[in-house]
Amino acid sequence: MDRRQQKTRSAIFSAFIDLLSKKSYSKITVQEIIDTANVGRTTFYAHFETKDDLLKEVCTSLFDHVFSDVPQIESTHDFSAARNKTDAIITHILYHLRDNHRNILDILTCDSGDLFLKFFKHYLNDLVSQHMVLKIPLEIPKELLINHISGSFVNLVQWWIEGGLKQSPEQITVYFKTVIMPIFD
Amino acid sequence: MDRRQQKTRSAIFSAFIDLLSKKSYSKITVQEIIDTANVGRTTFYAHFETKDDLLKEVCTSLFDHVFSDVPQIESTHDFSAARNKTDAIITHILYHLRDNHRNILDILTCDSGDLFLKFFKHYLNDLVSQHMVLKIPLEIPKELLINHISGSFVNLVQWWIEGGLKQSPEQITVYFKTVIMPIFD
DNA sequence: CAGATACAGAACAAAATGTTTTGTACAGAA
DNA sequence: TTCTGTACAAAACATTTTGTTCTGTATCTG
Repeated sequence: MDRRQQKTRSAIFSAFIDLLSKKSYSKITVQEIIDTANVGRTTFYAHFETKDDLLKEVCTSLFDHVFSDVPQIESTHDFSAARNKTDAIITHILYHLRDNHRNILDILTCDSGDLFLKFFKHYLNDLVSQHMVLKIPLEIPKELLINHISGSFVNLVQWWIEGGLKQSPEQITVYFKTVIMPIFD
Repeated sequence: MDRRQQKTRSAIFSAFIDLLSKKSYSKITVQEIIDTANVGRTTFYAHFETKDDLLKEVCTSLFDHVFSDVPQIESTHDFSAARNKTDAIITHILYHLRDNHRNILDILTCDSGDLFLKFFKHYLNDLVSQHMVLKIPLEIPKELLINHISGSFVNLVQWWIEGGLKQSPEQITVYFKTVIMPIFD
């Protein structure tokens, strides 16, 4: 990919996220984005079809990054502090959200956070069905159970963020297990 | 309230909901709304400040109606089929969503359904904290527990709707209790 | 009936959208 | 380094949307 394309794409992403922390998605105009990113109008439309398209690309980019190293946790993660694989994955994601990507929290905390939480849940649905061991069969559809688990996690993260990240990732993991694990007993 | 105001307000509401079933909220313009409702531009802005304001009013109107008779359930509902008060309330809301208000399902099923699920959750948070008996204290904050319960319910309803309402309200109530009740044991 | 008000219709300025054209600067390859 | 393609800026443009302001008409309320 051309370095010029990378630069403008990155500039537009930054400008967009920057604006999202100040006002809601629906109020942001393409004009503001290109002014903030300091690129021409033509350039924006060369990269993205619409504002919605930009949003989608930003979400994909950010969450791809958060979830990218999850598969590697099995081999590289230090399991001394986490009881099992599920704990390790959950805690890892929470740390990633809190520390590595201020961007993501800016987005999840903004007025239009719901848009991103929807994406977050989609990624989690894949994660849960692929990497979590759902040991005990219940009298409910598996699909519903997966949906409930990832939905509860999104819900919890939202609560965590809105409360100002007062708890540690480990504490949040405990909370999550407290509301989820009893289902399997 | 003036009959003329009622008529226009109702016409705008209907037009808005009608449009929502055809395209996403962000794509709907005030122009389309007033054309569909067959009212003047001036009239629209006399009733609502912005499109967002209209959305908010519609949500309030619809959910107020769904939740309005919940307090009366304790005295009037037939408890023969439902085990307890919580069951009765849950089942009642599900029936209300499914049968009494095609509008609400149109809205929750549309592209912008997330907008309304957010409102739905706010109403549920109030309901849970006011009408549900959270018997057993847990090692998690009460506020978080309430959030988890209403969040899980919204999640379940969303799954129910997206699946085409294949299950009965009673069955959904069982599912809900299956994922929620074990927390208290 | 009489005054108040909700409305339609039209006109308006301002802003935003998405496209087109022309010229410039920079990338990667020979 | 030189060449060629392409990403870009700038400007102009038609179109759409927004929100306001005016005037006259219809309708409610008392």
